[in-house]
Amino acid sequence: MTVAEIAKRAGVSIGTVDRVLHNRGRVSPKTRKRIQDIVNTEGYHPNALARQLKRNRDYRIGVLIPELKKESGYWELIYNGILRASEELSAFSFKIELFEFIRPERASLTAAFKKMMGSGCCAYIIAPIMEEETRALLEGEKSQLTYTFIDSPLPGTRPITTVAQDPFRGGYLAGKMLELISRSNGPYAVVRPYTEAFNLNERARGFNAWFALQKDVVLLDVVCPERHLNEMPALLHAAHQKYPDLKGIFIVASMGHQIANFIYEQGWKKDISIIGYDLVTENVQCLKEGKIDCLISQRPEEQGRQVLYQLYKKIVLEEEPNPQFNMPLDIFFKENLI
Amino acid sequence: MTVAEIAKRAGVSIGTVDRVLHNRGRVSPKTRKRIQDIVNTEGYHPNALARQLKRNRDYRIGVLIPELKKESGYWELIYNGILRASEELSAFSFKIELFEFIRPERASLTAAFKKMMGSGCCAYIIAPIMEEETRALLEGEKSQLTYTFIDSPLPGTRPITTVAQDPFRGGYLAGKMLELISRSNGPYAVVRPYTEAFNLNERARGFNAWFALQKDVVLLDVVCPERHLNEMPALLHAAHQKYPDLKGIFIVASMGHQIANFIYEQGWKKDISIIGYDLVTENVQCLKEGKIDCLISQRPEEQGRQVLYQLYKKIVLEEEPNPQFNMPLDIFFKENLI
DNA sequence: GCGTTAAATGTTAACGTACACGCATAGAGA
DNA sequence: TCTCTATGCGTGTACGTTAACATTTAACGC
Repeated sequence: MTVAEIAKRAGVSIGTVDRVLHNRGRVSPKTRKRIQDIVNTEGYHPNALARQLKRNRDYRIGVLIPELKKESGYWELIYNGILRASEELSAFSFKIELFEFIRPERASLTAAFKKMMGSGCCAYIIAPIMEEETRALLEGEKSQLTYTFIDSPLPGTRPITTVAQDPFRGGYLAGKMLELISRSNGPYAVVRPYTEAFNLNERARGFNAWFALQKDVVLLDVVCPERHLNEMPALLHAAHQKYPDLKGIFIVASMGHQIANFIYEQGWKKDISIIGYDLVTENVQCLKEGKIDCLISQRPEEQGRQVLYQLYKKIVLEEEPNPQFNMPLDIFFKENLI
Repeated sequence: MTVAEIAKRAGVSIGTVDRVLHNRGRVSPKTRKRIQDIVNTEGYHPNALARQLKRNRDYRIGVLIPELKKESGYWELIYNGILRASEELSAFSFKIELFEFIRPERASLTAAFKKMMGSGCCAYIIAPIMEEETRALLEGEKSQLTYTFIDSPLPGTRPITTVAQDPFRGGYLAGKMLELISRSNGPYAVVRPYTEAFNLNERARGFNAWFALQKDVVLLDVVCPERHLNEMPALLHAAHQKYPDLKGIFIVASMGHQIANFIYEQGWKKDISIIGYDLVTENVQCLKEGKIDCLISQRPEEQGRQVLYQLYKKIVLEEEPNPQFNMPLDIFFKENLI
């Protein structure tokens, strides 16, 4: 069904059909109904090609995520996925504009957000990892925004779609895997670099939940606030002193390679199994070298691809996007590295 | 750069530019060179939207795979991925035409292939699981075919792209996982339903390779030709009689659930770890119920998506597609089921 | 009955590409 | 000098949508 075909059937010109479809201009009630009926029974899906060709416009998409180079390059993986998707959809000319902020600095997030709002993009992809601040910023905008979330959800907001992984299940799975790999029942340590991050806390919670099902497993919580990561060696030393028979470590964030290298340098690796998160390059390297035993991944590139495709669906096709995507929990050993 | 822009710069009409770009009609050598030079320095990428709009044609893609309902629905997962991708690219109207054949019947494959050749599709997606026959059929075609392989490669042919998983590594990984899960060192059994399938034999080979690295692991090969799957219970009984302390079973194909249910019904499950292949619904069910401990998957939907996207790249964008895609080996436990 | 006005509807030119058609011009042959 | 043909090139239309612009129609007051 094309506009011309509808026009022919209704006995009017395409101009009138256009007015009905786009609800602009004046059309007599009976003509409107006649056209509406045809559309309702026959169905009309505008030709995305012709529309895009005529509109002749770029779709500028703002991406608000932490610095690409930080967190071992995790955000770069996500960003690459978005770029890749924009190439796949190159015909529709999506232009990706990056707005980085320094985690966990409020002022930085606010500045990047404001800058992004001033950019006049038609839609936004946001990593709402600083929950309160992001919520406040979104609520502060009076205009109706088109935005999506990536990496984490943010309850109480109205995104077009959310693409993320269940962090609790991730931690739970890590518990199971660590138990399998270490062939023991503890003691284990959970290493948490960011204390405020929802995802990371949930992973730790899931990990504990797994071992809560087992009997008498000793778990040690090693927390280091984000500004003082240099204290980590001391904390690990303390942990090792307290539990010389430590059997495993779960690092909830992508910086597992730092811990793994430290453990290896101390000569503790042969007794300690290590499980980390995300296939960032340094983690992959450690996995290859046997310094890390297992990694859990959340398909960051696929997250990026999916979120942009949903925006395409909403903006170009004007279809309702799927409100939520749960990314699978991928398990990687040396043997199944890509 | 548009055709019109090139024309303006060259001081000719778009018709002449068109003749140069498409190498049709007659153009004077110096005019041709003038236009060529502009194209070479400025670069010209035809607008995919306008081209498609003008061409106004469907791209009919023939898909040659085994029956969707057989092999526990594995091929349906692949097919769904292809369909999904064709929806994502709906603007370019790919029409998928399915040609099923009965594995491993030669006559059936030949008939389906011939029928597909007669369909006049512009490109083909082929699962070359019956190697010799598929190769012979492809070589028998005199016309230049545009085809891709999915699920397996086929050496000595010229596909646009091949999307598959390394089956040897899959089996190797299965070995590692079975050892981890069973917390023992055998005896283990490998169950192989199809004796002729390359992928399945490779998986078994990889599995053996893993245990070749360990000491004194007893491996039992349980092979059942495809026409006599009903003999499987007897074979399993024999295996269990020979090795009453059997610790694990690796089923190289998607029918693991059949073995798993049998083992469960015999009351042997508590001593035997089971690892299978592919997230077909019955396997997923068994995994949930604990009748299967672990599944390896090859992202069939993603394979379908990827192969169609490469065809889009080739046919619509006229870019060179990536000749090969290795799908990751995904590991699934009950805890990370989607 | 005629002019005026607003409401209702029609027309047309893009967007960039593809391709059929046809018009100039030059050189050859009568 | 006058056709005739081959060569080189320009023009026009279509694909389906959008949106500005133009035209028709009906209603009303004088």
